[in-house]
Amino acid sequence: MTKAVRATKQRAAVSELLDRLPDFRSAQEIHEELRRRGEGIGLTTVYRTLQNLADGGEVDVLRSAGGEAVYRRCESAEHHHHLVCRRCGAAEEIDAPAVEQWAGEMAERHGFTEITHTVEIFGVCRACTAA
Amino acid sequence: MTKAVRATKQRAAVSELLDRLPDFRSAQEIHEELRRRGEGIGLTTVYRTLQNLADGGEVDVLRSAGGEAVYRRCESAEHHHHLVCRRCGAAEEIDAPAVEQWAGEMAERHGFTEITHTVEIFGVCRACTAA
DNA sequence: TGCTACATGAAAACCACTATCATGGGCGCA
DNA sequence: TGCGCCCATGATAGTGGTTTTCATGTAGCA
Repeated sequence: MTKAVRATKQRAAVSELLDRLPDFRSAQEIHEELRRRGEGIGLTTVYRTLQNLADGGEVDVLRSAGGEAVYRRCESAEHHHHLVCRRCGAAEEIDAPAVEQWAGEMAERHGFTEITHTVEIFGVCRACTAA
Repeated sequence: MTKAVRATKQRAAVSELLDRLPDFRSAQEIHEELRRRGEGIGLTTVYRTLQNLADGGEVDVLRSAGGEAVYRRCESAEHHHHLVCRRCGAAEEIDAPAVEQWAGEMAERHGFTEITHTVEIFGVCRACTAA
């Protein structure tokens, strides 16, 4: 079975913050925000917790242009992709059955197995475009 | 006009190595390989040269799962995507007009501008699957 | 309540990458 | 061909994100 995860206030704090953040954020930003709110939590624990949540599929991870990992809790637990604002990190969840299918076909045609894929769209959201 | 690039043996060495490598490789791997071949070249220069080549569109860059930048010389200069073996780095070039169009539509629908997108498929190639 | 194993977090290590700056060598020009 | 300017090089140090280490704290069970 899945390894038991102990319920600690640090873990709760990270999880709760993720619940209310609509944008992709880096581990460092999350840590900073938690400290600002007075949570006593170490950077190490933030990294570890995010890692755990990501492993368990509870948060989505992707890499910003600079190569740093950014995290967000997503509405749907199912496989989906993102339309991300490169200014503010705001993200829409989108799904693309046609793309999934296309990926599968391509893989098969070239003899690739154990397929995964990344499909992310980056742009500037309406609000940031206006600003 | 485009900035003149001076022809040096280091630059030639990197470019030539890329010509014969069919796989995506990290800057460090490329540096290591060049040293192994007896080329006198510094890591800094490898990074710089790859950066230049990438800026000029002469090589494709993408990020491996670990977040590090990997480089490869591609056949086609046009926009395309990759089917990459996560074991050996071997890559096929693929294009997907339907996906391009889909990305554009999604962006427009959500009011996003200045769109870019990443679409990469990772898997295990035929050779590595067999092994 | 007491024990024990797992979670925490400060500090240090790690790793990819970039900036610095003194030296070397392309390339334009005479 | 030789001169000289200026960009390219590369060793070293720095940066920034992430992971490891390890002593201490604490959740959760008996």
